[in-house]
Amino acid sequence: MVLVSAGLSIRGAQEEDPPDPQLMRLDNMLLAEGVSGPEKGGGSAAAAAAAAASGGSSDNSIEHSDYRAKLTQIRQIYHTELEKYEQACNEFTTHVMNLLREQSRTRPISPKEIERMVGIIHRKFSSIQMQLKQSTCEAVMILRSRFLDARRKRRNFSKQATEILNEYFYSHLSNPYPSEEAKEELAKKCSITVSQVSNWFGNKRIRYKKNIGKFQEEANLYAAKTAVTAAHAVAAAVQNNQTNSPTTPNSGSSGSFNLPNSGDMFMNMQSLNGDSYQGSQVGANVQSQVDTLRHVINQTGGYNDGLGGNSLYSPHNLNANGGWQDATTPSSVTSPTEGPGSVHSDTSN
DNA sequence: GCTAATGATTGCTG
DNA sequence: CAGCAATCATTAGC
Repeated sequence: MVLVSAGLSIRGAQEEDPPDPQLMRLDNMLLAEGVSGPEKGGGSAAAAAAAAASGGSSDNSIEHSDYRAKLTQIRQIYHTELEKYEQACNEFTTHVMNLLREQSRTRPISPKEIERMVGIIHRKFSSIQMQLKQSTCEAVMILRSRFLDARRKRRNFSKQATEILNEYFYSHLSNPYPSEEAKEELAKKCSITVSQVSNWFGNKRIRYKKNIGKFQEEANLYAAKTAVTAAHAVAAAVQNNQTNSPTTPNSGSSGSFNLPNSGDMFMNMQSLNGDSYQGSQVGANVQSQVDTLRHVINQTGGYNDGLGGNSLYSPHNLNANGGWQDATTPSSVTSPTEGPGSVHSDTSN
């Protein structure tokens, strides 16, 4: 609109001077959305917002660029239309001026009259512009709500990501509250955002708690899985016969959550009790981990409140004897070694 | 098409 | 402000 008044050269006054709040709002919004801003960086602001809102996971960058493309499209339409209107306005104005000039030969025409005419034209065109802006805003809004409401286009996480998350969850069942660092680590590994990790854990905790039975199988599965990987790790260190038994709590995948002895591996613990280790050359640290585990197992409730220096865990709501889960469901908290009802499961390991 | 699973959002709480 | 609980909206399996 700056252009408009400038382009018209004639001070259109009337409508522009009292900055129409409605128009201002539209202008602000278009600016914020990057539609009417500086030529380049089409929709950078909005695009950034989109990126922030929906995380930069690889696959949704596709959607992201889709979003950007659509926004640029809107932007382009807006600009060409705007230009068209301005041009038309200018042309029409000069045309009228010429007419008036012609007429001024036959009859006297006061400058006031000219100004009035120009004013009328200008008003007409700026109302058209207003409409253009309004509909552009609407289009952007629709686009935004479509793309930014992640629920509309949610993708399931990759199998691998779910795997990683589940591994962490089940190997920290006694306190499935990853710290901020742990979340970041998980996020990186799964190529999702930290808040997605938080969401996932939030959902997981509550759904697990709600129907522990349903997750039993999964719990066993992941416990076994982590146990196996841990077993490999130990196998490398210790060349013992170890049939199938799970071993050191090397905390699932690659131990990047640096808390190797979190005593959370409830599943493994039981087999650990079967002392398949001689300690001897296992190395002090492994042995101590085993000890920790035993300790944990023997501990009353088993919801290892202690957990010794688990600095990575946010202590959150570990109540003394219970775990995070019995907050509302005293129900079947069963087995001391955590696996709610995992009693039968230990045989599988 | 129906339903379960699942990721995200909302409102509330401490 | 993190987490919980309820709920929504989409995806995936049948």
